[in-house]
This record gives sequence, C-alpha cells and structure tokens, in this order.
Amino acid sequence: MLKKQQLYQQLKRDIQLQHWQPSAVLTQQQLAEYYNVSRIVVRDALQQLINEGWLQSHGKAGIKVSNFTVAEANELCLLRLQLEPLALQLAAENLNFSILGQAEDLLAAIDNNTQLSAFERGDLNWQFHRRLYQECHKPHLLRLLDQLHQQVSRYIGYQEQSMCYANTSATEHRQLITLLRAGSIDAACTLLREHITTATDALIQYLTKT
Amino acid sequence: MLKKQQLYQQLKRDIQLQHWQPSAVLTQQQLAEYYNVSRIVVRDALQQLINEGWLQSHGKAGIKVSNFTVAEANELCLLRLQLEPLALQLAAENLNFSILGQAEDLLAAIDNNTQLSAFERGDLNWQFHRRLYQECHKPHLLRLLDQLHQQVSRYIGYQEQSMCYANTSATEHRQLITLLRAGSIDAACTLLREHITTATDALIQYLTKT
DNA sequence: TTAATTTTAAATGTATACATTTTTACAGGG
DNA sequence: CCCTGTAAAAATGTATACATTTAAAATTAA
Repeated sequence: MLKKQQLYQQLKRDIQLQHWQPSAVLTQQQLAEYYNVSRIVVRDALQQLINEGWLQSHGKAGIKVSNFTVAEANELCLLRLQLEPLALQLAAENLNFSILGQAEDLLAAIDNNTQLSAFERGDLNWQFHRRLYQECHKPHLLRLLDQLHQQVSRYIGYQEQSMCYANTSATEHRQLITLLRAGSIDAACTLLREHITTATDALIQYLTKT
Repeated sequence: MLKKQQLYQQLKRDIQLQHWQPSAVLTQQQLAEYYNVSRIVVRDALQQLINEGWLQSHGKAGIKVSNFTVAEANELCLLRLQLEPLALQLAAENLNFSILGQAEDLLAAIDNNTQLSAFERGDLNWQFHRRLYQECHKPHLLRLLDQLHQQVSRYIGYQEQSMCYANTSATEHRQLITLLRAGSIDAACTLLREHITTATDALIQYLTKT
C-alpha cells in the first residue's frame, strides 16, 4: 500500500486516540522522524488532514490538532439534520429490497461482533447510513456528508467510553429499515432526525461532563 | 508568494478559461514542464484541486478535468438552496449597520468598475454574499458554502459570454440589503432562494443551448 | 494473424539534498 | 532591565535523484 495512505490512516487513528493532543503543535520534521518516513510523505498526509479538518494550519504558528467544543458538535448536528434527511428522501425512490438487504447485513455485522473496537463499530455504522444515502445519486451531496462524518468521527475517541447509547442506536437502525421497507419515507426521515439528535446529545453530555 | 499557491491559482484560471478542456487527461510531468516548476509543486497543487472538485483522479487512468453537466448544476443549486438561506438566517441576528455597509461597499465596487473581468466580478459577487453569511459564526457551514461556491465558479468561463443576468443580479443584491436593513429576515431568505434559482437557471439555459 | 509474454519506456511515489524563510537566542546599547 | 538588532538554528518550500509501479511495445509462439 502507499505510504502516504498508511501515514494518513495512522495519523487519524493517533489523533482519535488522543496520542496527539488537541491544540498540540506538530511539525513536519517531528512527524517524519516519529513515523520514520520522509517529509514529502508527511506533507501529503498533512495537507489531506488539513483539508478534512483534522488539523489546522495556523500559518507561521505551525499545525495544530483541531480540538473539540460543544459549539462544534452542535453545528455538525445542525448540518447533518439539514443534509442527511434530504439525502435519505432523495434516495428513497431508488431503494429496493436488494439495497435494504445490504444495509441490514451491515447492521448484522455490528451485532454479531461483540468484539469490535469503537473505531470498527463506527465505520460499520457509517457504512450503513452511507449505503442508504448513496442511492440519491448526488455526488456533491455525498461528498459533503462524508466530510461531516469525518468531523464527527474525530470525536470517536471520546465516545468509546460513553457507549451507553449503542443499544438505542441499534434499535433505531432496525426501525429505520422497517419504515423504508414499508415506504414510509417521511416517518423514516423523522426518525433519522431523532437519531442524529440523540447521538449528538449523548456526545455533548459526555463532553460537558469532563 | 509560494509557488504552490501560484500554480494552484493559475491552474484554476486555466481550467476556467478552458485552456485544459474537460475530461482532458493530465500528467504531473506534463504540467511540471508546461508551468516550469518541479513535480513536487505540481503534486501539491493537484491534490488541492482534486479535493476541491476541479480535477478527478481516475487512478491509473490519470487525472481528468471535471466537466459540467446540467445534473451537476441542479445538484449544486439544491445544496445552495439548502444551506445559504440557513446561513443568512443564522447570521441575521448579528448583522449590524457596519457590516451591511461593508457589504454595500462590495456592491459599489462591482457597479463602479465596468472594466472588471468575469472572474473579478465573480469574486466580488461571492465576497458580498460571503460577508453576510460570515456573521453566522459557523465555521463548518461556511466551509461547505465556500466549497459549493468553488464548484459553481468552475462554470464561470461559460458564464462570461452569457452576461445577461448581471443586471437583475445587481438589483436583487440591493433588495437583499434593503430587506436586511428593515429586519425582514424571512423575506430576505425568500429573495435569496429566488436569487440562487435565477442564477442557476441562467447557467443551465446556457449549458443546454450549446 | 492473434495471443501471450517479455522487454522497454514512462509516470508516479519516495528519499535526499539544497534554498529560502522564519524563529530563536544572545549580545550590546539605551 | 528592557529593547533591539544581528547571528545561528530550525523549519518549511522546492528541486533533483532514485525506486517502484504501471502502461506500452515488441517479439515470439501457437
């Protein structure tokens, strides 16, 4: 595999694990030494991570790890509420039983594996949502949704401890599929909105508690 | 200035001017020779342009210039309709006379300079909208709006010839300011929606005509 | 002639080396 | 003691060189 991609993944993971603390200042050289790759590779990975919001280039002040605020969580929630139901609605007319089945398989993969790490569970979780949205066939909308998900996934290190909402999440996913099968699009969108709000609330509760 | 940024700007401009035709296949080496810089610089600029949707990496098939479709124009319109009025609404409570004045100055800069190129006019146009949206103080929302604008600005080469809607645009801008001054937020949002739709229609009309 | 396989060329990824800018540290004057 | 200006050092931008992969061409066998 490409070293650039390896480092990119590794950096994301290490940020999620809070190995690099928020607002820590990183330099290309540091990282090149630490991960034992050339600075070119580091530069490529950094630019990508900056574009995706994991890092922030404060110009001369160096590169900082983006930190997390309640305000940001609320903003991301607002944007997801604005775009995800839209995607679901547009996708609805293209959702057939085959696709819904694929989505259910992803849910099964989560439930059947009690050993999954928070990261793997988070990935599958998004794959589930994404599989449904995908059928809207709107590349730009999907791109924005992917970006928003990236932002949210930055918090996943925090969520690992506060796993309390995992069960309600699974239930809501099942309900969503049921509604879509029945063709109750509006109800599905409403449920989705609640789902997003619930997840955000759990996260905010955790953030404010610590 | 940084060479990377120079090349980045130049490439965007050349794509807008259709110097590099849509779906043309570019290579790093070609571009490095053509623009007389090292491949490192080209790589950096390309990655950024790929992230912003100007180019598409087809893996082994090389890098292609994104082309334009009516479907894409419609999708971008849909997303703008979803997010721009939201930003305006959120910004509304923070808009004071000073900020509205600054926005009007930008409009004046457009009107007073009949010599402006389509690019410069497009820039100022966006600066006007952006100045208003900015007051929503939602970094992620603003980031998404910037991205959407980037996508739209890719078409500007096409718009240059079809300048017909410039006048109505200027009028709508004035009305928008007036409504905001009067505190008629909802009316302003409605007008904004019409504004976006009008601009998109003009573009689509041009795209389908040729 | 075509299909397959080896060889060759070219493009991209990566590393090292050099240049330019920026930061820091320190010395001397106010 | 602080301020400032200059020298040293470190970090980043850029170029060149090398390595690896991928695409193309050509040669050979069926």
